[in-house]
Amino acid sequence: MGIADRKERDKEELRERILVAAKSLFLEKGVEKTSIRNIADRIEYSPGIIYHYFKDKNEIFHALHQGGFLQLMEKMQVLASVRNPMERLKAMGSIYISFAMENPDMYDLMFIKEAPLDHVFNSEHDHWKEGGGTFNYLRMTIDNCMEVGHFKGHEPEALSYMIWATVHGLVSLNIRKRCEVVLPHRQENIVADGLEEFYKILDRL
Amino acid sequence: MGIADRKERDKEELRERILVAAKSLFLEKGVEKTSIRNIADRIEYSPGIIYHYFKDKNEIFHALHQGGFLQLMEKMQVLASVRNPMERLKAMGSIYISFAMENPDMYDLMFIKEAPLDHVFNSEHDHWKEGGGTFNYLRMTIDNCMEVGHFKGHEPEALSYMIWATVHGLVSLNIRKRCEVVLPHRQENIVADGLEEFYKILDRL
DNA sequence: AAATGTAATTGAACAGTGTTTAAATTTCAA
DNA sequence: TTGAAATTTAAACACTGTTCAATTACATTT
Repeated sequence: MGIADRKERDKEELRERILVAAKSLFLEKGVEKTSIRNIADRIEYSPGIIYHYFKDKNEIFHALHQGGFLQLMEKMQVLASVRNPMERLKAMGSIYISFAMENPDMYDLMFIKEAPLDHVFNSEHDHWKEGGGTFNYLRMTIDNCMEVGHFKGHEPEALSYMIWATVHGLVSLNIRKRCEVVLPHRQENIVADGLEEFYKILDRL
Repeated sequence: MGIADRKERDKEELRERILVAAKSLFLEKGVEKTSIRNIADRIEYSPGIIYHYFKDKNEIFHALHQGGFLQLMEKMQVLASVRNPMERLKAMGSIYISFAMENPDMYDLMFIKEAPLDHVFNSEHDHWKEGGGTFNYLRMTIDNCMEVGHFKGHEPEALSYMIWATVHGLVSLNIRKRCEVVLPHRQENIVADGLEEFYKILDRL
C-alpha cells in the first residue's frame, strides 16, 4: 500500500503548503486583504485547487487559529515548574503578554478578529476548545491562589475572567493602536508598565 | 442668498442621509460586508454620488466613529455630579461598560475594529482626539483619587491605562464572543460580575 | 423666455474579490 | 495499453471599491 500512502502524504503536503502560504499572507497583509488568488499564486497552483482542501476561506483561518493555540500552550509549559501559585499566576500573565507582543497578528487572529468565528464556535458545539484549555488553566491557578489564602472574598470564576480581561485589554488596545492617548514618551512601554501596575495590585491581594 | 443657502442645506441633508444609511448598514451587517452599492441602494441614489460627499469608504467610517465619541462623552456628563473621586472612577467604569453593552457595534467601531484607523490617527497628527478626551478624564480622576490618598505607590499614567484595559477587556472579550469559556450559567452576567470583582479590588486601594 | 454656465447625478467601466463547475489533464491499477 | 479515478485547471458568476465621461437639473444672465 506504499502508493496510497505516498498519495496521502502528497495531499497532506499540499494542504500544508496552502496553510503556510495563507499564514504568511494573513500576517503580512491581513485576512481580509488576502485573496484566494494571492494564496494560489504563492503556491503556484490555480485558485480552484484550494477548494479541494478547504471548504472556504474561513476554514483556512480556522486551521491557523488552532495552530496559534498550540503555540501559546507550548509557551505555557514552563509554568509547571513555578511552585508558588501567585508567582505562577504572574508568570502566566507575562507569558500571555509576551506571546501577544511577539505575535501580534496571530494574537489578533486568536482573540480580537471576529470574522469567521461563528464557524469556530458553532461547529461541534465544543465551546471553543482551544481557548477553553488556557482559560481553565488560569481558573485552576486562581483556585490554587485561594487555597493558600489569596483573593479572600472573591468569586473565582468572575475573578479569572477579570484577570484575563485585564491582560487582554493591555495587549489588544496596543495591537489595535489605541495607545496613542497616553503620554508620547510612555507609549513604547505602556503595556509592560500597565502590567506592572497590575502586579503591584495583585501583590496586595 | 436664500437659494444658495437651500442648496447648502440640501447638500448637508444628503450627506446626513448617507451617514444614516451607512450607520444602520454597518451595525446591521458589519463594515466589511457593507458595500457602497448597498448604501446607495438604501438612499436611492447611484453609487457614484457617495464619492462626492466622502473621499472613500474609510471617510464614512471615520465620520461615524466621531459620532460615537460624542455619544459616549454625553453619557459621561453625569459624572460631574459625583463628588467622591473613587466613586466617580467606579461610576465612569459603569458608564463605559453600559455604553459598550448597549451599543456593541458602535463600541466595536470605536475601540476594536482596525480597518480604517490609519486614517483616523495619521491624519492631522492629532493623536486620536476623540479617544484622548475620555482617557484624559480618566487620568484626571485617577489623579483626584491619589490626592485623597488612594493608589499609593502607583504610577498614574500606567495605572490609568491598566484600568482602561480592564474595562475594555471585559467588554471586548464579550463583544467578540470569547466568553464561551466561562461556566455556561455564568456567561450571561460575566461582564457585570467581572466588573464587580474589579470594584472589590479598587475598594481596597 | 431663451441661452448659458455650473453643480449634481448617473451609469458604464476597470480591476479586483470568493466561489462553483465543467472540462482537461495526470496518475495508476488492471 | 486501456479505462477509470483522482487531480488540477480555466472560465464563468455575481459581487466588491472606485473612477470618470456623459447627462441632467437648474439658477443666473441676457
